[in-house]
Amino acid sequence: MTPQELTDIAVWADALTQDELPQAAAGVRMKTFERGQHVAHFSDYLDAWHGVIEGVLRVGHVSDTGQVAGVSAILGGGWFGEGSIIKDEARRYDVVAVTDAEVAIMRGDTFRWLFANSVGFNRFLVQLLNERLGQFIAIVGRDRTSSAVVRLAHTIAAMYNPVLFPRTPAEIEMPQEDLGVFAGISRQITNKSLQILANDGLITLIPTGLKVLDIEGLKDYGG
DNA sequence: GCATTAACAGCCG
DNA sequence: CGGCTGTTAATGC
Repeated sequence: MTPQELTDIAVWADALTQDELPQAAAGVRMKTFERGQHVAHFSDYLDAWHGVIEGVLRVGHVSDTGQVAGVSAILGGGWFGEGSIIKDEARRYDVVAVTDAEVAIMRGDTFRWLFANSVGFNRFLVQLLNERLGQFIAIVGRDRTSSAVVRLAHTIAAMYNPVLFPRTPAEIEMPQEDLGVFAGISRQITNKSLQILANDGLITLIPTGLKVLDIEGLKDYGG
């Protein structure tokens, strides 16, 4: 793709020099996935770095009983998969499109070239990893004690982390069942909790999704 | 009480 | 029909 196209879809493109930008852009292409399609399978050897341009992906792994565990969402502007490239190993998770999604794919050698040469790119990676770590620590801290509504509110708020997902739209298209998986609660309680949050004026419900009205309110919900 | 699963009817493409 | 939504009943921690 062209440097301009890359700048339009990736915030980290701004951190590259004039020399680096065309190199990066040349190694990135777009691909669309339909709801339910796998972007990456567990144990796949995928030599690529992925960015979500539109839609929602779910990363996690599936147990033998079909239960999904250890999941997190990736949405607008979120990039992932650098661990497998840097460590040169197979994927440790399944990545599935929860909604129809548009995904940018960077070739592994392009990633490694930026990793070896671009100061700005590495700064972005450090910031990305740091933010992701903070998000997981926050989950561990609140998971045991909090109620379903609070968990759901924080789960939704986390989808608007400006570093991890700088382009998440106000309206998120996502079935309540998948939202429940991200929050770690059942579909029925997800439905009830969504109605409570809507009653509080933090969100409104739309067909197959929700519209966020008050991100700060969700973040601070329940304490 | 609160959450989970199972099962239901209603809605919509 | 098939997927999503909203609700209720039965059960468990």
